[in-house]
Amino acid sequence: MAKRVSLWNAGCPVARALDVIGDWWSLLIIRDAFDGVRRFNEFQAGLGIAKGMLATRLRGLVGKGVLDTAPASDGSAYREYVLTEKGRGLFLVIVALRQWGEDYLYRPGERRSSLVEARTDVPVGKLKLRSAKGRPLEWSDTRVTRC
Amino acid sequence: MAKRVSLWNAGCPVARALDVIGDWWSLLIIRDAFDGVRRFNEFQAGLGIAKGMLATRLRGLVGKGVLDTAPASDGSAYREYVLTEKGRGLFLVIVALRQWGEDYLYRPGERRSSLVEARTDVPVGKLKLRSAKGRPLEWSDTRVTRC
DNA sequence: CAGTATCCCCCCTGATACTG
DNA sequence: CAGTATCAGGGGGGATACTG
Repeated sequence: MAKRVSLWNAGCPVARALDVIGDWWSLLIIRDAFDGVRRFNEFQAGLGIAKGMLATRLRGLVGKGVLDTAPASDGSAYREYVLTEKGRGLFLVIVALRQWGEDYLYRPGERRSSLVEARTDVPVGKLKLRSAKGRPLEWSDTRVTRC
Repeated sequence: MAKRVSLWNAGCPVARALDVIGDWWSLLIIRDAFDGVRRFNEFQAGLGIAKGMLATRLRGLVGKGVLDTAPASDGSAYREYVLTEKGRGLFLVIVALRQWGEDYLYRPGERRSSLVEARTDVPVGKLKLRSAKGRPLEWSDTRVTRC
């Protein structure tokens, strides 16, 4: 979001990514978009966000190329908000957040949604970092180059 | 961060994760921690964050079990902030953000840091979602179960 | 339904000064 | 160096009313 201080010019892709979707609501809106939400009121009801804030956030995400507007699929006069390819690129960010939440933020037995293969309803596997050649990598096997 | 409205009780691990690290500064602090930053002033100088905010954020992250304090490794009287196992679990979130930033937020030729294998300096591979059996999965192959 | 327009409060955030 | 304290501002964010 346009904060007072923008990290856009940093040479760090993490900072630049957070500059775009690092505010409180954006990732939740995007999560809902991945779950099939398309209409203003659906977002509003699902998130409990104020309408004004939602309008601002949707406008911002469209402006940043994460969402796009499309004519309503049901023929009504209103537009819908759909993920662009850039927006769909955030899928793994959402998945990573989800898997971290599942691993560290729930106690056994607590009800929660889960990400499954659509055809079989089998939970998806855990994300894993690998080398360019496919060997599993831990954090300690990596470093960040100075830019 | 503790906002007015907490999503903690949602049955969605994504929402619960964002409730913990979804504010502007936390992920940047955590990114720096992954890059080896441990001291108050290092964080402060590197992030350009106000000291008061930094103190609040560090306290919050320690309280949430993402960071822990440890005696200074150089023998000085001050403590250091280090990632807990829970905090280290956020590695893939940072990596996912980084890879998205690299893919969609930089033009060819722009300087940026990059994540490489420490031993060889070869860039790591791209994260990929796979089924429980290891088959590559796209977003469209998945769905989120109602909780 | 899909927003826009206002009002208002509080907290984030920055700046500065102070302490061990 | 590693914070705490205090002050001041600006905008994030909620609530409500209004419009096409």
